[in-house]
Amino acid sequence: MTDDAWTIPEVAVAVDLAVLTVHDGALQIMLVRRGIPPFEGMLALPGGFLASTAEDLDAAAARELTEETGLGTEDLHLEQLGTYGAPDRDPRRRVVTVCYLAFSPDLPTPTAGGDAREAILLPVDEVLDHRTAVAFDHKKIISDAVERARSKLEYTTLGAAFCPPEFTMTDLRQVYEIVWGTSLDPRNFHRKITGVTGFLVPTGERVSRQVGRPAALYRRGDATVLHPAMLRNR
Amino acid sequence: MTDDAWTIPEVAVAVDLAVLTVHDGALQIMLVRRGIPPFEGMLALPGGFLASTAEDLDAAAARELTEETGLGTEDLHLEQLGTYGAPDRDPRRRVVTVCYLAFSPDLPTPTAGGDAREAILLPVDEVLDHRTAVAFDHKKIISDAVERARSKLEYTTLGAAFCPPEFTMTDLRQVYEIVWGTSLDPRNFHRKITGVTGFLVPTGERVSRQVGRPAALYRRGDATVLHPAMLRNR
DNA sequence: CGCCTTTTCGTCAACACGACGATTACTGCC
DNA sequence: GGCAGTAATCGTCGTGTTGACGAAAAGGCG
Repeated sequence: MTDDAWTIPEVAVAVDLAVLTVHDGALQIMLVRRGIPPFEGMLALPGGFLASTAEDLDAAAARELTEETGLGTEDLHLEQLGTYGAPDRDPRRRVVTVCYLAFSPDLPTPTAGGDAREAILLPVDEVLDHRTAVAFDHKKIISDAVERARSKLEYTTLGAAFCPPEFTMTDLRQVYEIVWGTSLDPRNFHRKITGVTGFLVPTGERVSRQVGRPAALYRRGDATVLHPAMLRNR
Repeated sequence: MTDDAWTIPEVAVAVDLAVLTVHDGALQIMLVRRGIPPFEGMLALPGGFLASTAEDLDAAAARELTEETGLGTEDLHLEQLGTYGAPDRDPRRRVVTVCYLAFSPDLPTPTAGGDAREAILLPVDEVLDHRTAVAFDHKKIISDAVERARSKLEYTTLGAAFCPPEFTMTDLRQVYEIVWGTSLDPRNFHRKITGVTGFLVPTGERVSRQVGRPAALYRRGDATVLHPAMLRNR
C-alpha cells in the first residue's frame, strides 16, 4: 500500500460454472472438453474470462452459462461457490476464477453438435475418481461444489431446484437419495417434507408413473430454509 | 472466447477482511478510516490490493490482516466469504475484491496509535444502521458477513472461535446470545453443548467470575460440525 | 452463618425422528 | 372382472431431543 514504484497488479478474472443436475439416477455435472491449450482435450468446467472490464461477475456467469451450455438463468438456481486464485493454477498466467454453482432440473441430454459447444454431462463420482484427469484445479472445485450441494439440501429447500416445475414427492426424495448417496424411507420423508410449511404447494393434480398409486404433483413453494433441518446420517 | 482483436481484460484484485469479534457485550467488526480517496475519511473494511501478480489470495488476506489489524492468522479462524465485483463498486477503476471472514476472540482494544494503522472496533448494529456511511459496497459485505456468522453458529463449533483459548460455558453461551441477539437458557445450553462429543474439552480447572459458583474451564475440541445442529428460533 | 449469585444437575411434557404396519389407488395380466 | 404387484399415503409406536423450569451445589460478601 506504499505507493513508491509499486503499481496495482492486474490479473485476469474468469468465471467458471459448476452446473449440477440429477440425471439417469446419478448426480451429474456439466463439463466441456477443452479445445485449446493448456490442458487441451481434457475435461474442464465451462467458463471463461470476463468479456470486458465493465462486465459484472454475475452477468458473466449468466453469459457463460448460456454460451457454453445453452441454459438460461431463469431455469435454474445460480449462486456463488467461491473464488480460486492460487498463483500457479493456470500455467500461462495469473488467473483468478470466481466459481458459480448451479442446480438444474434434469436436462434434455444436450447431444454433441447441438447449440451448446460440446457440453457433456458426467456423473460426479466418475469425475472425482482419482483416475479421471480434470484441467486446472477444477477437480477440487467440483469436489467443493458437490459438498456444498449436499450440505444445502440439509437446511434449504434447494433440493426442489433439481426437479422440474411440477414434480412428485418421489422425484424430490430421489434427488435427496442420489445427491446424498443414501436411501431414505418414503413414509418418513413424506411426513417431514409436508410438515415444512411453504416448501411444496400441491397443484391438486395427480400423475401416474407406470405402476402403483398415482402421486400428487407439487410446485416449489416460497420457503427457502428448511426448518427444522433435515440432517443426513453420519 | 473468439480471439479476434479481443484481449483478456485485466482487473485489479483486492482482498478485504471482515473481522468479527464479541466485545463489550456486542458483536463488533474491525474497520479502518480511509486516509485516501475515494471515500476519504469514511469507514471501510481493512484490505488492499494483491502485493504482486504472484501473491496467493489466502496469503494476501493473511498479510492484510497483519498489516492493518496487527493480528496473526494463527489467532483466529479465517475463511472466504465471497467475491464482490460489480463494475461500478469502485469509482476509480474496475476492482474485484475477494472478501474473507474472520472470527476473533475479544481483542485487547487496539487503541489508535498502536501498531495497527487506526483499526477501530464498532458494533455491527451501529455500522449497519442506515444512518452510518460506509465506503464502497462494504455495508452489504458486512451484512453478509454477519449473516454468515449467525448461520455458522448453528451447525459448526465456530462459536468457540470467539472465545479465548480457555473459557467457560457462560462465555460461549454469551457468544451465541450476542451474535444471535437472543437469550438462551443456561441449563439447556449447557446440556446441549456437553452433549456434542468433541466440541469442548474440560481442562479440569475452575474459575470464579466475581460472584456465584465457579465455572469449569474448557478448551476447544476437535469437532468442527455441530451434530445435531443448534437451530435458532425464527 | 445466612443471603445472593451463578453454575450444574434433574424432571417433565411436547415434539421430532426412525422403523415399520396398514390402507389406498392405480397398472397389468389372466 | 378379479387378482397380483407396486407405489403413494396415512398411522402407530418407541426413542431421543428440546424447551420450560425446579432444585441443589459452590462460591463471595456482609
